[in-house]
Amino acid sequence: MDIKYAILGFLSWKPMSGYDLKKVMTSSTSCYWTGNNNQIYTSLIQLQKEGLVFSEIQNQEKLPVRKVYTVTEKGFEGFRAWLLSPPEAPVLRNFFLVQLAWGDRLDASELRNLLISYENEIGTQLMMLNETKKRGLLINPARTAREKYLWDRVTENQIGFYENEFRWAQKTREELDKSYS
Amino acid sequence: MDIKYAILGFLSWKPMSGYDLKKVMTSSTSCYWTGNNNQIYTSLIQLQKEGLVFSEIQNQEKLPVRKVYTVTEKGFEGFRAWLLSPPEAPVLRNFFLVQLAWGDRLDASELRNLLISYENEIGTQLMMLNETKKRGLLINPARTAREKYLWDRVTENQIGFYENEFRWAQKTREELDKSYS
DNA sequence: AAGGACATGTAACACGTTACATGATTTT
DNA sequence: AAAATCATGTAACGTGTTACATGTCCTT
Repeated sequence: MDIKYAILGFLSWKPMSGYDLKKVMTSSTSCYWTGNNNQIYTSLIQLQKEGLVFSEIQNQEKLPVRKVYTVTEKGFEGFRAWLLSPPEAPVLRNFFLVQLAWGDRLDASELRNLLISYENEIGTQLMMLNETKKRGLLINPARTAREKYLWDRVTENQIGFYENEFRWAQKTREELDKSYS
Repeated sequence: MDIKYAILGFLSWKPMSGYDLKKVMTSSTSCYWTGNNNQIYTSLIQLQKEGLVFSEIQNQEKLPVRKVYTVTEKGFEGFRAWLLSPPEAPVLRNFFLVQLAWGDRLDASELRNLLISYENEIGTQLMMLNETKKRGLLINPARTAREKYLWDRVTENQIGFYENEFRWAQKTREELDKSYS
């Protein structure tokens, strides 16, 4: 469960409840998970079992009880060790490429429409990402200039990916128009 | 199970056994799945249940029995319908970005090493992709010039992705060197 | 009156991976 | 003698998603 490290990251910023984590994860560009309850709450319980976090129960008047989690010394050490561990290669899954690979069964206009649909889909993703980016600015820790820079770079990575994808799709469509229609 | 369409694609090229599919899938750039037995054999059984493929048993002397699957008329129709269906957005999961987002806990040289590790990892992926590309050329259907073009475009998409990623990592490292060390 | 925010958790399901199981033939 | 190729299948496990379950308070 890699999401545990994402959780540790946010908790190392400041103590939070599962509910807080959910909100923060869904509105952050530096986190892939949809922030579903199942993963968050079970991961928190497991992190506590492993002694990487501890929880305090906060009673509130007129609102439900909150379980606020804080990273332990051991948790900080484990998180730092993970930070230093060799990064994995990114996982890219583009089902559209499977469609395109067999696209020779389509005629020129069908293929063209498929590419336009893809361009639109990428455009939508870009817009959504920009939305998340806006909301994400509020939760960017930005404790130092360097930390702010790193978070910006993360967002730029994602925007760059979609822009790259868009250019590729456009070029593909144009070349198909020119040479195969 | 989206892998069913990838399987239908290959079978629509030519009839194959599960074993053939496995080989072809692992050595093709236009297919993401690792080609593990569980998915392939169970998908084939399900495709047959749905009437999209049928199988013939081929007895061979001195070699195990082969179950060769062929796409039915219904299978071709279903596949074409899927080809025309609106493409999904690509799914990108880069755990390294989670590491980088919290990288302000590291000092300049640790962060630098992390980025170099990532660049190396991307370099390795690029090399592996080029290997797959070489082997993949043999299984490219390339029944028409356009089909060959489409398969090349699929491979180029992936190479482009890694190159884009590499440039981003390099730029990040250089800017960190310049401004935050 | 309805819907959303606050808050924690569980159940069911989908997908993907590795590893296991079997067994003959061929190559190193 | 060991390992790879051919060939089909199953089991166990990890991870991620949606949906369900419960209940109060506040806003529209």
